[in-house]
Formats: sequence, C-alpha cells, structure tokens
Amino acid sequence: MTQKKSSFQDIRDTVMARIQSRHWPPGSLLPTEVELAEEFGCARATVNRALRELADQGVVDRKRKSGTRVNAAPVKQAVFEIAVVRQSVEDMNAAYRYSLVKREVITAPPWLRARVGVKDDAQVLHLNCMHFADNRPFQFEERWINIAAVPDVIDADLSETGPNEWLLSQVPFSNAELTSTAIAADETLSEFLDVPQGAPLFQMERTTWFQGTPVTFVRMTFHQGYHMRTRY
Amino acid sequence: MTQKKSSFQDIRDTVMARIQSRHWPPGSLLPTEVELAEEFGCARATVNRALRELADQGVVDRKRKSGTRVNAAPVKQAVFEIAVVRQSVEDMNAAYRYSLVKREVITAPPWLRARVGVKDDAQVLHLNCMHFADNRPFQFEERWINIAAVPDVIDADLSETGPNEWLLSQVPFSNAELTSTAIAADETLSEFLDVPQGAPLFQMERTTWFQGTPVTFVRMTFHQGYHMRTRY
DNA sequence: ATCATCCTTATGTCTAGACATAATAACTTT
DNA sequence: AAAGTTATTATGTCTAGACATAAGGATGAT
Repeated sequence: MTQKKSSFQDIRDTVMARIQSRHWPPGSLLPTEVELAEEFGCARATVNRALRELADQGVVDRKRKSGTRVNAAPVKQAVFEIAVVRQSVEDMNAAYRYSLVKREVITAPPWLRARVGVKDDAQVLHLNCMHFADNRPFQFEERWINIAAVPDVIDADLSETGPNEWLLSQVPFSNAELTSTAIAADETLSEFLDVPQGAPLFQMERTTWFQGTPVTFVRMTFHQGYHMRTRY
Repeated sequence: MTQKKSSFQDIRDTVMARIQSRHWPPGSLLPTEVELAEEFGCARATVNRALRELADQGVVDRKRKSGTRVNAAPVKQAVFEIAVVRQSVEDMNAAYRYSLVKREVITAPPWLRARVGVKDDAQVLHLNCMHFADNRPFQFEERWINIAAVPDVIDADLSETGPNEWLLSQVPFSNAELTSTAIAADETLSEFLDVPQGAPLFQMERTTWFQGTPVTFVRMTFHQGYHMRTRY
C-alpha cells in the first residue's frame, strides 16, 4: 500500500497513532525499516529518522538485528525547565525585586565539602539572597560558590543581579544534581519568608558542576503555597 | 584543515567543546554547515545531524538563512523519570508493600470537574492507597479515575497491584501535568504516614490525559523527609 | 551437550546530490 | 521614506545507495 505521505513527521505520527490504537500493542515487533519505507513510499533513511525519534522519546526500543519493539514499560520522563527566578516571577506578571542579604568569604564547611567534593581548604563565597514578587517574599536563596572554579566571582557585583544569573552568564553549560523536599520553616526562614515557624515550605537544592569541578551549591526555599509545575 | 574524524558524534562533541571553551562564545555565530563539513571532511548531512542534536539540547539556536548561533541563555531543562512507586522503593533496596485502603464509585465532585475537565455527571472511581517501604509508610495515594475513559477499571483487581501500574498497562502513552508542593499533614495524612499533624510533607499531583480525554487525577503525599532527586 | 565459528539480518551511519523553505538583504516602485 | 518585489542564503528534508556493526541463528567441532 504505497501511500504518498512522505515526511518523517507524518511517519512518526502515523506509527505513534498505530501504537496508541494498539494496532501494534506494547511488546510487539514493528515491521522493518525497509518494509515501512515500502509502505510509506519513501527512503529507508526517512523511516529511520521517524523511528529514531520515537526511540528517543522512549516509545519504542530498537536493537540491531532484533528490530523495533513497542516499549511495554515506557520510561515516563518529564522535562521541566530550570527557570531563573526572575523569569518565573515575571511570567506571573509580578514585579521582580532582588536583594543581597549577606556576603562572606569562608573556608568550605565540612558538610559542604562532603556534598560537592571540594578540597579541605577551599575558599567559598557564601551568599544569602531574597527574591520578591510584587514585594512579597518569593524565594530565599542560600548559596555557596567555589571560588577556585570561578575566580571572577570575587569582583562580581551581586547587589543588582542575582548570583544565579551571573553564574549562568559565566558558566552557561553545566551539569547539576537537583533535589526537592518539604521542610518546616525555622526561625531564619520564618523571618525572611514571613511565615510562622514550622510552616511547610518547598525547598530545592542544586549542586552544579562544570567539566567535572564543582561550581556552586544552592538551597532555594520558596514562599508558602508555592507549586512547581511541569508538563509532559 | 581537513581532519579524518567523521562521525556525527565526534563533530557534536568537538563543537560542544569549542562552545564550552568559549572559542565560540555565547551569542556568536557558528560556521555554516558547508564550512564545517569541509573542515571535518564529511558530508553536510553529518554536520546537520550533529548540530541538530545540539539544538535539541538547547545549546544552539538554528534559523534558516541566519545560521547557527550559540544560545546565550540556554534553556536549562531537567529530565526526571516518572518512576512507578514500586520501582523507586525497590531501587532503595527496600521491600515494597501495597495496600488498597478505600474504593468507591462516585460522581465527580465540582473541584475535580474543574481540575480535569470531565462532564457534570461523570462517574469516577475514587481510591485511597498506601505504599510501604520495609513496612514503613512511603506514600499515601489518593486517586480519581475517569470511568468513561477506562471502563475496564471497574472490573480491575486493584487489591494486589496499585492503580498506577494497572493504568500504565492500559494507557501506556499519555500526557500529564504535574505539580509539586509542600503541605502540612492533616489528620488523615498524619495517621496514614505516621507523622505529627502539621508535619511538612512533599506532595505531588498529576493529571493525566490520553488523546485529549482526562484519565486520572492523583495526589501523592510522601513520608516526611522524602527527597525527589534528578540530574541533568 | 557445550562451545566456538560463520552467516544472516535489522539497525546505525555516511555520502553526494537534490529540492524545499524561511528569513534576510537588495532592489524597485510608489 | 515607505512599501512591495525579487534574489540570495543557510538550514530542513529527502533519496538511493553503500558499508559498518551488533546480535540472533545455524553450523560444525569438541
């Protein structure tokens, strides 16, 4: 059945539709690229691209010689954007304000050394910052920056723009590990975020590396009632 | 400088290295595909694939006629796997146990209708479940399933396997919206998760659609101290 | 039966060339 | 100067064919 639709997107969507409709149920084997190319009346490379995208999405599994199989237990994965605070505040149509609360150079404390893996005597820049949305507390940020990794940070003016934005401009491509949890507001957080002590708060921690060396560790605590949103 | 390295992966990695080393700084324009193909001694299609992958990663922006530009503000995105509860428990080397607490068929309450968009008189299956790790509370799950979307759910045996796993086998490919937040334990949660009332708890809510129709809404509350982890 | 070896096969990648398309630049007309 | 038209250009996609490679299957030796 040689159809005239040719583009790899059509093929990708058609194949996806057949999988969703259980024409090709989970676990089943798809026709070979050559057979599909025949059916769709196109070159094998076109089918290859279509199936490769589905494989990247985790919809199918592909193995040489074995063929292409509908993934029975698709690895559901969500992609969420690591938004800069300013962005997410402005996206809510709120006025963003930033304030540097504290700035000091210290030797990395043991817990930090264990966490990010810097040398015993490593000097770090320790910062406390507040981010506001429409003058209401939005996020309290506590950050440690490995001075050895970004020496320029010593001279950076962090009173106007947050350290996150400064770091992004300096070290745009990095790896990170991220954890989220719920914590109870301690005295400090209660003051900065204007909530009762013990209030449940959403907290994210992120460790960032650039080419293997740790750059920064940040603990971000959000105002009460904050929801992190993502789609997939 | 016609090199002998040819594979698109080599090219992708080389280009990435040049971007990281600021040989091509953020905002700058890369050579055209033809020029790069010359430099690397390969076909343009090979360069195209390399650059396309970098564009997919958000490292570069590509526009017809304009060319390929290093992304100044790369959209940082984290990918986290939507693990089935059983998986994440077993990944911790803990014994997984599941228990169905409550099961009832009800008419969708107004807040749920507003949330997921089902008809006024839609019948939904309402479930409460507990997930344990080594016999300690791990997650309390409250779920509503749109019966019209998956009629078979009425006859499904959900006493042994959780509704999540059952649904995954029935509706493997779906879209979802996901939010995370911190809440204080109310009376019910305090009992089920064995924490004091008011304890800060990590909560995720997920709405799932299949081909446009809402399938299920689930509210998952984790034990105290739970960390959601992800890397990028 | 067990193991090593060769053959077959489906995917993985590359090439050279072609046409399509979006967006800028250059030119023309008003 | 403003607006509309045309050329140019870099990416986007496709093709037909080629060789590479992983892995399953068959074969044969132990």
